[in-house]
Amino acid sequence: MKVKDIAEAAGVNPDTVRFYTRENLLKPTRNPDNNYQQFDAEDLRRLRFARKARQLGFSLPEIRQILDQADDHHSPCPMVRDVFQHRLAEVEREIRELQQLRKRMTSALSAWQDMPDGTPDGHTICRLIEHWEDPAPSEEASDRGEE
Amino acid sequence: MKVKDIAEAAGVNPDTVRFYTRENLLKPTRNPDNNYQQFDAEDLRRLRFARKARQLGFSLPEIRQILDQADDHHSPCPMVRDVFQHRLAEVEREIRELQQLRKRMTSALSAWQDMPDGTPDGHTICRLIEHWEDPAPSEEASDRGEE
DNA sequence: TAAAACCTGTGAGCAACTCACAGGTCAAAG
DNA sequence: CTTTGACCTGTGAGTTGCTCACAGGTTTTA
Repeated sequence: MKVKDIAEAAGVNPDTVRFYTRENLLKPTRNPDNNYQQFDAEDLRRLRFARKARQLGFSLPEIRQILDQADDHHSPCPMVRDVFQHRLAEVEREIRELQQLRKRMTSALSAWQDMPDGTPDGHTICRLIEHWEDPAPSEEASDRGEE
Repeated sequence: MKVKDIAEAAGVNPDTVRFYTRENLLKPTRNPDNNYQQFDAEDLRRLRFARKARQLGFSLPEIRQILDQADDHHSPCPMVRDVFQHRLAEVEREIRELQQLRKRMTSALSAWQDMPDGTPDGHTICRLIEHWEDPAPSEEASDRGEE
């Protein structure tokens, strides 16, 4: 299989295949005649695996680590379980934050229903946004030193 | 006010102030003696406005557009309302996607409870992730040409 | 008066691709 | 048999919104 073939088989952009190869997630052999990269079924498995892992929120370094461990015949699964748990917690945090944001947005929208547009007068840039109230910073975030 | 002063007043990193200045969101005057940037209350308003708008999901180009329109004494509010509506819809889409992701993650987790780790054997990289089922691609996304 | 803390502009780094470019290779059509 | 078009190669840059690093100038503090 050449780049385009494996890319189509996995449903990704050929440039993504090249990128993953550069990043050592895929290790194709070379055709000595023309220096083309040759991918086999194992590479396709790795590529599909990488894409699934990406969907789950694993980073490329994490995926490379899993793949490398698998190459060394170490089971990466305990690590996967661990990262996965963290990832799930983070997804839930993201959901909570977005829900808060949505709440603030909808209440701002309804408040804006009654406000005139108003031309900027040197004091007010846009009342719609200046009317916005800062959310109270969340404790989890500041606990972990985030901004 | 110098960079550090306005940064502290707005609760941002001084480098963010410099960055926004480079991006023409802030237009401080210069002290001719030492070439230092001088920010006034109006700049602080703009900076705070920009930060609020960022929290609402506006991009820097959008914010610059609003600010420039305000400079020209055009009311940016109708545009703000418009972008805001789009932004709200997008936030809601993100929430739906994350909720689907969480659902898939939790069901995968419970399925994994019963699975042994298993050492990679050349056919299986990590059963935990290979067991993962691809979600059906959402129609909205493919409708709009997203990936 | 010297060190510490600030200022300046510029350039690079982050994540995960995506695209562009210039040149080499190959399959089918004329 | 040659041309054309589609593919391949590696590399470098662009995306977003900062953040950090660097080298050198200025101001404040001890």
